[in-house]
Amino acid sequence: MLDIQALRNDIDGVAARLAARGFTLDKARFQELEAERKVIQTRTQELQAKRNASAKQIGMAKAKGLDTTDIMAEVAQVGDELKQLEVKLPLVLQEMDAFLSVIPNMPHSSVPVGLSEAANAEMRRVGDVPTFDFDVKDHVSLGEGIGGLDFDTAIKLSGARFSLLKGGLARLHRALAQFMVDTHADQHGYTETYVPYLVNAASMRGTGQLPKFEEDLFRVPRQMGEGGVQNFYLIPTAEVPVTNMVRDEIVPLESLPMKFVAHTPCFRSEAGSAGRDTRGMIRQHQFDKVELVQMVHPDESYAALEGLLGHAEVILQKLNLPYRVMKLCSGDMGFSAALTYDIEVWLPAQNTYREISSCSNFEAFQARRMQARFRNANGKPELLHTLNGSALAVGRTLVAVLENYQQADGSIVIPEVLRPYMGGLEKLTKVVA
RNA sequence: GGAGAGGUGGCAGAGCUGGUUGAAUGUACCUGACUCGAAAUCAGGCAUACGGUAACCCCGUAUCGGGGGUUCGAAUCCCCCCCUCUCCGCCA
Repeated sequence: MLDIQALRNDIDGVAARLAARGFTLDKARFQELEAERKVIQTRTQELQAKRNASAKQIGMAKAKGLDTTDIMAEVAQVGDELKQLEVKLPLVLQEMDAFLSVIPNMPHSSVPVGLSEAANAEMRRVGDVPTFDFDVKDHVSLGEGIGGLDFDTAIKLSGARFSLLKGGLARLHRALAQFMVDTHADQHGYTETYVPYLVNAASMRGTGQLPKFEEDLFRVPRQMGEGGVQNFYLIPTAEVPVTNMVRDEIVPLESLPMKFVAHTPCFRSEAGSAGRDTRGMIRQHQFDKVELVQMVHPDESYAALEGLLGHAEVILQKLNLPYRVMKLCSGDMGFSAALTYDIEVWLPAQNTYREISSCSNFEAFQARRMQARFRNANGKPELLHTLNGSALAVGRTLVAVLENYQQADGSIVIPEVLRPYMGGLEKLTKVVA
């Protein structure tokens, strides 16, 4: 959520910055709502003040045993108009909230302007792209070749965009996640967390998934008493539960920065991506991800973003996977982000880099929705800044390991850092089952 | 699933026969006095959001789990819901 003050004070400036990401701010609508709100709100509060004062007088008069019919008659006149306004006011405020809720964050000044990924800026490439003296296979062929990747059964169990891992591949998947969590917890100072995978609507609103992106989520209705239904949502990323830990909190200054790492499954409906990445486990309804989340002092958030990005990169470096870092352009960034770096890993079979991590600074955009604050040096509550990044998407990392570590015979060499998690195993080969 | 208790300010804890209570009191915290310093003691301060405003001053509104109702007026009365705790049953 943007600061409504920014829209009141400099709507043209805000509109210009939003235009950079292809969002057209309806200025007239805002001004109309704002004018309406102002009239109704000030009048309502004026009448409420009058009513409160009269009620107090009545109270005092009755205590003294005086007659109150005059004052009562006076208040009665306030009643009708106030009753109407008290119905209208929340409606106008809701409309304003709905209007603000679907406005994306403003890009940071360093974000390249552009409307498609073509305008993203490559920051650096790290690691050498491997060369093969045989025809490379993609992860699907490799996984099915060694007998641990079974899409047919996954389809039977659930449908398209699910996968089933077995044996060494399943263990490699688990090894990757554990290696990532351990690295961040032991070496990068993150607190490991275990969080709910089903969250309420307020949490989804806090991090920006609702109200605009409900179609991307899996909703789980839950029958409550007397016919009511309360919705749970399956988390699309650990960002949601972890970031919302500070929702409606005022944390002490000393507790910043807060750094958390969580390994969770992520669930996405992938509405609107029909036909894209249909082969393999690149784009799934369910995938695992190790997520880094930070809550920091506003002065520190951009330094923190560089740090967080570095923590994600360390994983790729330790796995010896070649990658590049992209700074997303204004039009390619997510709804809530002010600045985003994507990390793309080299996939030999696709002969290209594919996204494996996304690291963003949301500034106060999420914090404002969540009312997540800290007590600043003056003792006043102030919105904190939130950041997060994948470090990394486990499924895609598995894909990258398979493809980059493949051998001519179809076996997979296990990266050295993972061997302790694999019982010392050095290579995945075909299992006769 | 059955039975009971309860949800009030950072914490503890009054109020709940409706009225000048945004809320006693204690404690924590901040400031000042006393002290060489500390403790103790004394005095004062100490919620958040929103609006009027450019404004951390000032004024107003809202907030005592959430929503609705009764009333001139509700933390206090009524209805619905949610949550927590205790005991029993069941259970990964």
